[in-house]
Amino acid sequence: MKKTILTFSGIIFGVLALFQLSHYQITYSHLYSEVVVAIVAVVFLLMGLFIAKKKRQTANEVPSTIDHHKIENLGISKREYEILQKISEGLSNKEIGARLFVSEHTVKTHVSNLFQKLEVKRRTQAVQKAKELNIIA
Amino acid sequence: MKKTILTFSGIIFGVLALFQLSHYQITYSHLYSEVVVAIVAVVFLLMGLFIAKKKRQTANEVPSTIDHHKIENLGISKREYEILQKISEGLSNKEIGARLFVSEHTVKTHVSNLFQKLEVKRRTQAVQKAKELNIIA
DNA sequence: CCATTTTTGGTACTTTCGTATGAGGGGTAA
DNA sequence: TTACCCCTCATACGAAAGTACCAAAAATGG
Repeated sequence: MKKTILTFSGIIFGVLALFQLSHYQITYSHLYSEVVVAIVAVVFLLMGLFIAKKKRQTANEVPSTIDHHKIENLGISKREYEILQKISEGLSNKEIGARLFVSEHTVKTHVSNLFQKLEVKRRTQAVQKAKELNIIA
Repeated sequence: MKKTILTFSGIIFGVLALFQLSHYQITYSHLYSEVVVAIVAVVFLLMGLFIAKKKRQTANEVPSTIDHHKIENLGISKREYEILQKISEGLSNKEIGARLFVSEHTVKTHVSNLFQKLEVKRRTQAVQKAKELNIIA
């Protein structure tokens, strides 16, 4: 919050300075009028982008930031997480095994452990829950 | 695509006109220099907001508007679509049958037909593809 | 080095999924 | 009325998925 106030104070100050500058430049010398306009344009373009970004971050919600903390919380290991991702891509156990260079048996073991940690019974449920928990995209 | 090109052409044209205007105003009359700067500022601020919005819509994703047209296009029937939704909720065929008051056999038939239309082999793939196609939330 | 966790792999079994095929009833448009 | 699609249900089979239980390398943390 403090950061936001400081940022916006800085922006307002900068904008006022810019206006003063443009006023001075345009009134007392005609040399760089296009430059002033260009600077104003760029600054306000960036401000528009910045404000839009801020608004999206605060108002809407963070669109799919993976919650690594929650993954740890659930005790999901690296390998299990990899497999979770493959499951969400719609791969079969056999295909996952082939991609990760392990046997289908191994994949099944991981999947079974994963389901216990996610408290689900099926891979479709696992995908749904994982997305709910923001642990996969 | 055509729309995007037209829009951006319009924007570029507008910007060029604005620059010409500012040049004329500032060079040949000193009356409205602040006004010109202000206009430029506002226009570019709006442009920044617009571009940010566009970027979010294209890059990130449209915030989940279901494409009913595409559902028809694929020839997916009402019942099949209902079942697709249940699948995405992680339900088994038996559970889907219970919820829709039909036998598991019927569900299987629908599921099989659905997979052909979606060109997938597994329910996890179906969910993934359906979300890609924006036909489910 | 020891304890623990992770990763790997297996057997055996049950359940669920998916396909093929057929079949009957209902609605709709040509 | 016929042709066509949708929904329903069924049998049968093969293919995945999932569970239980076990075991042994390999990595990790003290």
